[in-house]
Amino acid sequence: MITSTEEDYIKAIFNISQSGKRELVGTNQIAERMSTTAASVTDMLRKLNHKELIVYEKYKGVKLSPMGTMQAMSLLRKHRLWESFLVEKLDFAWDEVHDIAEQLEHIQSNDLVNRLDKYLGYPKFDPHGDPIPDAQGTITIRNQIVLSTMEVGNGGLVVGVKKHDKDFLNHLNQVGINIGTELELTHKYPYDQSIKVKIDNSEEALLSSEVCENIYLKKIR
Amino acid sequence: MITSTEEDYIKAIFNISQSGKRELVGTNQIAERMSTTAASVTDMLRKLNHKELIVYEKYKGVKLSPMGTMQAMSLLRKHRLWESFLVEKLDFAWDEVHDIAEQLEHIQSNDLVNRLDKYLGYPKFDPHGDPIPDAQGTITIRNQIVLSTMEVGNGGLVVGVKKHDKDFLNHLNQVGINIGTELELTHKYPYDQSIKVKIDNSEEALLSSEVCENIYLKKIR
DNA sequence: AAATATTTTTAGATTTGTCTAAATTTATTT
DNA sequence: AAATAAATTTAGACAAATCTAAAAATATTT
Repeated sequence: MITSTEEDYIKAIFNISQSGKRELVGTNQIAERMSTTAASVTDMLRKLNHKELIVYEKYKGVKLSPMGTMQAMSLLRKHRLWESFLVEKLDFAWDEVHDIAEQLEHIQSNDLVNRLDKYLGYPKFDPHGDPIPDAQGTITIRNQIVLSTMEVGNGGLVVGVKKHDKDFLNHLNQVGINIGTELELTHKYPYDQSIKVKIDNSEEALLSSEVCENIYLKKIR
Repeated sequence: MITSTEEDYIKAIFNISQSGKRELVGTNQIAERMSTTAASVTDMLRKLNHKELIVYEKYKGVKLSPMGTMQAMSLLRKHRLWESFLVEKLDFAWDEVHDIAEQLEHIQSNDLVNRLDKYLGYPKFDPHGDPIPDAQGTITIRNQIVLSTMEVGNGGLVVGVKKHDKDFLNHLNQVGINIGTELELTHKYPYDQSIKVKIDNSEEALLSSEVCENIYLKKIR
């Protein structure tokens, strides 16, 4: 059996691994993400290593084992299906669901997850545009580009966001950007990498580079 | 904050209190229900007493404080709403949902519970016929009698069951009894208190006293 | 009412996950 | 390459929840 705390560590390692460039994840990185101390992380790494969920060498760093990766996929699947449920069925906003899904993902029952999946119509992406692993752990890859790398004159549909915190999502709500919103890049300001976009073919808005680096688009022109 | 384990104890005390006759609940009773030792229970009772969730006197027994009762109601509400969700929306059978609801009831979010309630259409009873407390903790009382106390010639609709374990519910499935089933008492065998019933005005079945004592009916004749 | 049985509590240990402070190893400067 | 800085691990302690075995309180028999 894997405890709820162990699951949290597995997820943290997976997430850091995804976002970072290096293969191995450091103790301090995990400590920071989990809001705990490096000493606690070391203790847990020894435990996870013993359970063969990670590959761990003292002082070198850590990565998920195949079994650990499977666990991470299962958690991701549960988290994203629950987020979809909360938004689609219970009318939560996309910036309100993270903390609740964080709890729901620890519920143990494969039957439950698979029935939820069916009930939602086997969605491929969650409310933030992140791919949902299927029952086999397979993820659908989407052709997407980061808004900050797009050329002036081109446009696309918002399909996802890189950051998930309330403040960022709330800001997008205020500007009028959501999953499915159409954006056309009308201007680039080289000075601070901010850009001007036309939203859904009507109003224009100025977006900081901070914002542009965290929006995924599917190009349409 | 109240921990998930504390919640389990609160629920156990509430349930024993409901089913039993005495006002005060004993340490051993709790230990048995929670599948733990009396020593562990004593430790926890001291803790719950300190948090003023129970009224506790050494060696005398224990009962819920007003705050503890509120907590129990909140847990009951969550448990029964989740059971309703699992059966109504995810097509689980009524004998499969208990263990999953046991986990789901610990999810912390009032907003979630209330939205779930709304999504389900503010149900008053769960799939086992148990009343669901509303957001204020109020319970709808239903006019029901236990099958074993009914007179020959009378009939009614099954509105609930006293026991919730898989084996009992499974047996009812096999006999063809469910919530909403119509039963007419055609015979009583004084020897062992078993009875004969006509199910939905067609086949007859013989029910043991064990079974009759755990079925609630709404009388229709 | 004394003896016995039952229930409940205490004492002391264990496990899980955490912490601080100190020691060790690895990385970076100079 | 030696010195300094940063990252990581160890040592030892703590809180929560549990356990077994023994002691104390209450209930029941005789």
